[in-house]
Amino acid sequence: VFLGNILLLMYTRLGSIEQARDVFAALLHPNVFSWNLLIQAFIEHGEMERSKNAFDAMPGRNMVSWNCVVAGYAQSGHLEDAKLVFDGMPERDTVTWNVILQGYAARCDVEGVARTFEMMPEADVVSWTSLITAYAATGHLERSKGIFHRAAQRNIFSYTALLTGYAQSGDVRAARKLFDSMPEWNIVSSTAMFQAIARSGDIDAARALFDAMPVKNIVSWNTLIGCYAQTGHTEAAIAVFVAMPEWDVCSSCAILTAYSDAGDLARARETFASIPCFS
RNA sequence: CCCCUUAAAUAACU
Repeated sequence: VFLGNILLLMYTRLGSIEQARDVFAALLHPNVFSWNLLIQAFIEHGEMERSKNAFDAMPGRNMVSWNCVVAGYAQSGHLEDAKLVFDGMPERDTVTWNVILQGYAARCDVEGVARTFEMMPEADVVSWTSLITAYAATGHLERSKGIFHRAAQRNIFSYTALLTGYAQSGDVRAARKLFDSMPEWNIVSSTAMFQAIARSGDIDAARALFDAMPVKNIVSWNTLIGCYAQTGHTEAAIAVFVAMPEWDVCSSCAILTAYSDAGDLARARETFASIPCFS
């Protein structure tokens, strides 16, 4: 069952939902983890109804099962349904509450996030980060900053959330200061930082930070393209596009804007044609 | 503490 569950997770992430369901069906004695994986698999493929059916059919649900269903509704914009399930739960944990926080955040309802936060029996670092993000994303930077400093716990996620807020408001100095005060860095925080630097106009300093990053992923590469494309450095953007190890839709869209800014319709067409899901 | 659930970074469209 243990290995079957790992297989189930693999099919959910990499394969189709029907394959995942087949793996589940082949399990002799599915345990609560198997059921939860199935519920989650349906949710990740946008099949909320089937997810709920599985949930209703499963024996011995645990906290995670309930939280999956609440999250499924909250993340798909059905916050009212999420709350109905929430109200019907025998008990709730901090994750349950955090899921509701995210439901409001997804609607950009900062008030809802704040109200829910106040109602929580106890907040953890995820709750605090959600609150920081919600205020930062809606332009309430001062509040976001205040909460960041008042937070009982903070980690690299919280730092990055506020950092992104500074980046979006164009306050590179504050972003830099925060970045330098962070206990640790990772791809996400460094990407947020070099983008902030680029937006302030110092593209070379941004590039230097990118080059200094020990690990890069497709998002950091795409971000770099965007930095060049949005500052009129079309050739540099193209060079990055060519040099990067893999592409996704974001890479292509970013490079398309670079070409169109340069008025290079021919090469834009060429790129467009090479995007599988567009042509 | 564990195989499952929640928080941070990128493009375009609208």
